[in-house]
Amino acid sequence: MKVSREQMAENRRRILDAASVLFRDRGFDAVSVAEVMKAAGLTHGGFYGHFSSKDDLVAQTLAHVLAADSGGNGDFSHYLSAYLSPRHRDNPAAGCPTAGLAAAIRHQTPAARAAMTEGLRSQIARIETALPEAPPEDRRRTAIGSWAAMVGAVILARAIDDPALSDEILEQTRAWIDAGITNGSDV
Amino acid sequence: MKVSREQMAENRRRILDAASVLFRDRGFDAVSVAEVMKAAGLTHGGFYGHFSSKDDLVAQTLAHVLAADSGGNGDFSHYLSAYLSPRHRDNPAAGCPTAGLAAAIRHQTPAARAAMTEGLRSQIARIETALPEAPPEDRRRTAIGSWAAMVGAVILARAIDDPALSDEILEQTRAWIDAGITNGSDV
DNA sequence: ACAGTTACATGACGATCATCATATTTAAAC
DNA sequence: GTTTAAATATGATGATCGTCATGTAACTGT
Repeated sequence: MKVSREQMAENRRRILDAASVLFRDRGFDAVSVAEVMKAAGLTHGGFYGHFSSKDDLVAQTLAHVLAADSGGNGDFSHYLSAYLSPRHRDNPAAGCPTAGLAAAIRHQTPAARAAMTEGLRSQIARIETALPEAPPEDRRRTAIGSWAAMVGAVILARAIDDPALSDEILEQTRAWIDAGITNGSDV
Repeated sequence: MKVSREQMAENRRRILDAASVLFRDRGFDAVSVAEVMKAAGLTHGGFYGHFSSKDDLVAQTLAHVLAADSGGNGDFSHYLSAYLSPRHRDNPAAGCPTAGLAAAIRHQTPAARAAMTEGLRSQIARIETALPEAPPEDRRRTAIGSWAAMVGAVILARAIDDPALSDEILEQTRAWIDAGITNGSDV
């Protein structure tokens, strides 16, 4: 059954949205093409009308979800607290795609790596503009260092089974980043 | 063909070593049991004499490799530079298991998470002792924040396809951490 | 309205892989 | 030295999954 052009475009969007949630929640490998299609309200048959392969879906999903990622628009301290919160740690499916997927991109196609590269570049730029006043060089260093720590802390907090230690990773990293920001920029 | 008790123990060690390299290099899912056995110089048949399942191998490999992880023994600045070097980024198979595997542990069994928890706890302790003199509270915060940034930076640097940006992630994160350390500890 | 095209559904295929069954060889125990 | 038990090899099994082949329905352009 053929569908209208707009219906098809919406189906495509639905597939990408479903994939972005499922991939963040369970990883690229653990999610099957059929499962993504089912979550999008379709069957697996139509998949190859939209994407040339599962790898293609992975790359396009990354581009899709990284473009939608907001990042540090507005107040950085607020973003930092939300990012390093138990709530974010406990909701990977709705959380930051970088924290959820960056480590897996090493094992994906060049197209996926390219999407990640672009996503990282714009995320750094967003954080730079959200940071307090400082010389541009210091701003960039702070943006990169803070972002690495944020991503690393969420990954570590999600990897362990001790809730107290996990909470501590988040909170201490938040305090550490905060100190590095309010702290001007000596050395 | 039965082998001697010591031979069997060495085989087991070989399996764990092979698995630790292969898993770091290509991830848990992309490496088959048969491949690990072959890399250890055996065939797939004997596997279940050593481990009850692939999940069991994953958990035991993690415990094995995280226990061997050295961390910040000695000079922290030196460790930091080596960790955030292009050489480390480009050699995941021989590199830090946390950077290579932490993000995948979310999708593994409770035993694997427990091994990671213990590994993280001791790594934080190692970094704390390697850090310059400071009040214990500040030391811990610095150890956790620095470790999160180190792990995050290597993961990000490995995920992108632009060598210049990748190098910059490593170097700026190194400088950022270094500043946070030499920098006493205000807020 | 009609013809042609196309998006999606159903179903199948081939490959991969974890796991298990059985055979073989040999270290250990007596 | 003989027996027993165990470690590994070979081979099989069943499930999962990416991908493709074919059918069908209905949107689109004339």
